Parts: sequence; C-alpha cells; structure tokens
Amino acid sequence: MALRFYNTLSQQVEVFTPASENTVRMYTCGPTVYDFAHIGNFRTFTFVDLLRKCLRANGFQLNHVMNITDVDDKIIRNAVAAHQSLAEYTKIYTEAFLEDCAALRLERPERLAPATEHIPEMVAAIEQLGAGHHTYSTEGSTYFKIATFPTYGKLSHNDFSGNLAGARVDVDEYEKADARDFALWKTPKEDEPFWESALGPGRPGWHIECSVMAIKYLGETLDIHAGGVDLIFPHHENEIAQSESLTGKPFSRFWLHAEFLMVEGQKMSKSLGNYYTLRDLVAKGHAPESIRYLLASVPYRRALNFTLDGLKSAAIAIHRLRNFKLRLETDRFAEGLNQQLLARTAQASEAFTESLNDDLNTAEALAAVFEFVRDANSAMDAGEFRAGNAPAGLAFLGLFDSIFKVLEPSATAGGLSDAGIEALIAERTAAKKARDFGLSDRIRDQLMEQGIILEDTKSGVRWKRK
RNA sequence: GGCGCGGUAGCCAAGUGGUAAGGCAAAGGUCUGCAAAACCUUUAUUCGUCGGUUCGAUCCCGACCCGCGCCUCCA
Repeated sequence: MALRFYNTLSQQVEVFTPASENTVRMYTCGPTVYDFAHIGNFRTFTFVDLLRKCLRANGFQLNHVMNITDVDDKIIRNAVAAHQSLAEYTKIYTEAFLEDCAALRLERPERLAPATEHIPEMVAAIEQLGAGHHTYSTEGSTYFKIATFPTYGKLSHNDFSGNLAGARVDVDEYEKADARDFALWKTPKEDEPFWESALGPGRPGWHIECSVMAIKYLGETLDIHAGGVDLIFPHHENEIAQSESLTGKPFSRFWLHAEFLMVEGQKMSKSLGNYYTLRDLVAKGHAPESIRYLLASVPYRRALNFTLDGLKSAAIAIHRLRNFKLRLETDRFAEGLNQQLLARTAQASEAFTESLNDDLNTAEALAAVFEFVRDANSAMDAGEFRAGNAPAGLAFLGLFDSIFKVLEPSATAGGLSDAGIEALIAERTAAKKARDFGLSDRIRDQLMEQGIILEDTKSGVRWKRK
C-alpha cells in the first residue's frame, strides 16, 4: 500500500505524495544551538531521519531544509555570560550537534539553514507583512497581529476567536496588543547583540526564521513540515499565520509531529538527574547505534519511555541481528535453493515495507524482521536453508539496515587487527586439533579480554568484536 | 478549565469487531573436549475500571480513574 502519514492538520492518516513531480519538499525544525542536544531532541531528529529514508524507499527524491537557530534569548544570555560573540558561542554547539548526528547516523538534510544568515530576508518579510497590515510596533519591537489571521489555531485545533475578541484590555499596559500576538522583530536590551535594519535595531523572533527560510528554499507550499509535538503551539501555528499571510497559500500540506520522550517513566529534567545528552550516554559506554535503535523502535507518535534497561535490550537485539547476518555470510549451506524459504523472505520484506509505509510503524517493521530471523535460523538448524537463499536473506537485512542503520558497529579505537585475530585463531585451532586444550583455552581467554568473542560452529570458527 | 496523546505479560511495545506481533528478561533444551557464543522451545483465557451496543469488544460508544504533553521558551 501507499505511503501514509498522520497529518496533525487534518487529524487523519492520509496517503502521501509530493505535490509536484517526484521531489518531496520538506522542512524540519532543527536545534537551537545553546547547549548540547539531549536524547529528547534526538528522538525527533531520529524520527526525521527515518522519515527521510522511508520517503526515499518509496522512490521519492528529497529537498529537505533544516534550520539552525543560532540567535535567541538563551543563546544571547549564555554567550554574554561566556564573554563570547554569538558566532563563537553557537559554532561550538552547532559543531557538537553535527557530530552527534553523525554518531547517530542521521543523514544531513540537503540544506542546513542558520538563522543569522537570513536576516535581510526576514526583515523584508516583516516589512511585507507590515504592508499587509498584519503587524504593529511598540517600543521598537514589531509584532504579528493575530486578529488579522482568522484561521489562527487550525493546526493546534484551538479556538482563539473568543480570546481575541475579549482580551483587548488595557492595551497601553502591555507591549503586545493581544496576549497571543508574537514578536517578529525584537528590540535589543542593553548589551545585547543586534542587527541594523529598516525596522530599527534588533533581532528576529524565533517563528519568522522558519517561515522565511522554508519559503526561500522550498517555495510557498511545502509537502511536509515536521518537528516535535511541543512545537505545534505556538511555533508551527505562528509559522502558518506568518507564511499564509505572506503568500495567501497553504504553508504545508502535511504536518508531522513526534511525541515526547520520557526517561525512566518521568519527565526528563536536570533536577531529576535523568537528563541525558547523547554524549553522556556514549561516555557511559553505550553504543550510539543502540541509542539509535531504541529511539527508532518506538513509533514516533507514541511517547517513548527511555530507560537504561531499554538501552541494554536494544544493544542485545542488535547483537541478535548482527549474529544472524554473520551466520548468513559465513555458514556453509548445502547447494540449491529452498523456494519456500525464498517466498518467506519476500513476504518478510513486504511486511517490513508495508509497516513502515503505515505512518512509520517501526515496531511492526521490526517484528517482521525478527520473525524472519527466527524462521531462517530454524531452517538453518534443520538443514533446510540452502546456499541460494543467503543472498535474498542478506538483501532483506540490507533493506532493514538501509532504514534502521544499526548493523555496522561503531568504530572503536585500538585493539587487535583482523589479521592478528585470525592468526591467534589459527593457533588455537591447531592446539585444539592437537588436543592441547590448555593452550587453546588460554588463547580463547586472551581474545575474550580484548573483546573478541569466538564461536565454534559446524562451519568452523567464527569471531566478532564484542 | 481548553486542546492533544496514552494506559496491553516483570520491562519495552505492536495490533485487530471474531478471540493477543516482536524485543529484553526468565525457565527448559540443542550444540560443545569443557566453556563461551549461537540457535530453538515455553511464557497474557487476557488488553486501566465500570456500564452500553453487538451473536461476539482489548478493539465501537459513554462515564470514571491514572499518566504525559501543549495552552509562556522547549524536540
């Protein structure tokens, strides 16, 4: 069946195809680079990565833009405190973010768009909104006037009409005319960095950057806009208000939102001591691919309970898959082809694809993989697996890994070379043959200490790194 | 209070109007010189509670209880 997504805008699952030709124009909200990203952030970014891969698996090409928010209140505050320029400060965390993404095997979008490189375009957009009477200014800042956008609330499914009509009390007492109006251009406080512009000195509000960069690179109507659920309101709602006021066209056809991540059943927070950055977890010895697997294994629309136990389970599950792959590659099977098993492989592959096409049901897709692994292992044990079945099995694992990307172990520094390991194994085999089990066991233990696990199988000795 | 998501085995977590996927853990087994590793088997009469609709509900409807998110910055 065709690819389907749950669209927050319609609150329904809809069949997805790009609006024009074969290229998906997609915008996803990226990081605010004021600190290291945490695993909650990466839950969403992992979802976006899976989304990219599934779109491509459906034959679509991608034009995907992700913003880097490199100017905002927290960044300014931290940069000032660190006695660094905005650029110096954000460079550190932008690079850290990209390193973390690489560790998690997240693809780079076609374009990363830093907000600070698009200030003139934002100013122009705000001026254009002003010309359309969607803005007003107070005390040097410019605001978007929500009352000029009647469908405000359509994404978050909130009805603000009552508030807007009734809330205009004591306008003079507040900077904003209405509590829900939001800043497009903020006047700088003392010592804050700013840009000179036709709107006066200042810096852009958070929402305008996404609208401007999305439209600049992807056009007036996107195919997909994605982010975390917490962005639905007000961020994405505001993006819609701005963008549609600018263009008069729907801003995005599909809105996809990843649910929240919790840690050990609780909200992740620094005060609870359950706040993890990717780097924290890697430093504790957890493999990035285990983290990726855990984040990917729970369908994106379900809240994910991230636990250290879950992380161990993920590592072991990956282990099982790698073992299966190793077995396909190194076991000696009888010649021929088992047609029934070949059909079983094709069926698993279809089930896998179909699950992902169903709004990225990764849990179900994984079930298809593991069921196949069990059946294939059983066939091997029963001697029913044939040499001719291995390529299809490996191809299926290839399909799996083109999406999940966990089978290749992350590089670890040091240790024995492959050739060195092979030499020791040969030595041990010779010792075993001579029934010198003392020596053979010593070699085995020595390898084990180096993190090399040996397996004595019918097809000979097999080894892998722990 | 409004909007949204969810409560399925020890843990993580699919799913369907016709009787519960998968992973981890646990138990048993196969293999082995012994191990290790690997593999296999078993493991929810039951899906938050109470009603209703139905021949039949975990899945539909209603009420209630509990958890989470958004409503101010937040993935």
